[in-house]
Amino acid sequence: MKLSAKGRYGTRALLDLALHWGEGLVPLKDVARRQEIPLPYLEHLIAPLIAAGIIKSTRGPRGGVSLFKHPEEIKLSEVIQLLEGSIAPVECVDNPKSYPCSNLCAPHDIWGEVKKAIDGVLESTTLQDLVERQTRKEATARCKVREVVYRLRLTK
Amino acid sequence: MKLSAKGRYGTRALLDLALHWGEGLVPLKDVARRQEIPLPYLEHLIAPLIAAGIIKSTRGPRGGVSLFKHPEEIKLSEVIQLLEGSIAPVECVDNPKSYPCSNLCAPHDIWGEVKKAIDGVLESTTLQDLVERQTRKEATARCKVREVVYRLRLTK
DNA sequence: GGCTTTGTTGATTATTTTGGTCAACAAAGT
DNA sequence: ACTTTGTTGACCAAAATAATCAACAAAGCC
Repeated sequence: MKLSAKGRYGTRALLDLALHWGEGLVPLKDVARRQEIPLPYLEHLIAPLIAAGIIKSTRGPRGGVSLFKHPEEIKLSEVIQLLEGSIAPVECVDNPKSYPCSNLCAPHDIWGEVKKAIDGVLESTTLQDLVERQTRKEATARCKVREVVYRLRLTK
Repeated sequence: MKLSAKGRYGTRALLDLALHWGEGLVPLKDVARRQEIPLPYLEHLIAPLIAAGIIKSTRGPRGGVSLFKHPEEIKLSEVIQLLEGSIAPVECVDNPKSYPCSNLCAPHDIWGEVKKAIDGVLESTTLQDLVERQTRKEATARCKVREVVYRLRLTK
């Protein structure tokens, strides 16, 4: 039940773009460096995101990528679906028609509930939520650093 | 985010044992045949379940395995944990201490919520629930078969 | 006591998936 | 023309997965 590198890298990359929302085009190279993602791998990662109209891109000097929609309009469920495919724990939950088990086996139902539970979280989370959470986290992190620095000065 | 064969096979095998609860020892061979699991694979599958005291086993003729506890006392969360390890979508959710990201990256929090959502379902589902769901499903399936047979007779 | 049946364990294998690279190409500036 | 950037497809190595084989251990049966 682990997310693959696509899912992890992909969300980080999109969060990076969301944090730079409104600043025009961001070179992929920069995203790769900041998020510590191999550039050639990132290039492949985002292909489905571009195809789905989540990201727009321009080539050439001063080119790069940026979000095509406001971070608020991009749900994590959509993103993960594009990056990882369905989040259903088993195949048969996605197309029950082609699996006879769906009518007969009880576990099938549970995996369906698990899928719904996951979807509940991802469907209600947007890139904007990530941005806000991120800035909050960084603020408190900086706070802690200041605190430590302050104490160091006192002991000095 | 897919379950591996261990998880799928394992829950099916346990449901099979739960359906035979109170009937003494069941040969692994029978479970393997009914659930269409390669016998040597099943043998390895259940090792952690035996170690955890969910299943008891006896060798020799008339030997086999059976649940060690009442199906009602066996939660799916426990089972999946043993079969698949943690259901957390990313490593860092399990031991945040050893991952610096947990303090800094927003996605981390979301994966934590996803884990909690999955856990909510699995924690509240026992083998007994599966048994009841299974018998209900089989009853309605039989019902449908009868209905079809009845119609066939009418048209004949 | 030997033999058969069943579960236990560990090593080994084939296949698939994953994560990543390389190289050729396409477009957009300068 | 040339450089910079994104796009595409082929390719590769390593890891995980699914499964098998073989040796062994215990429990019952004759």
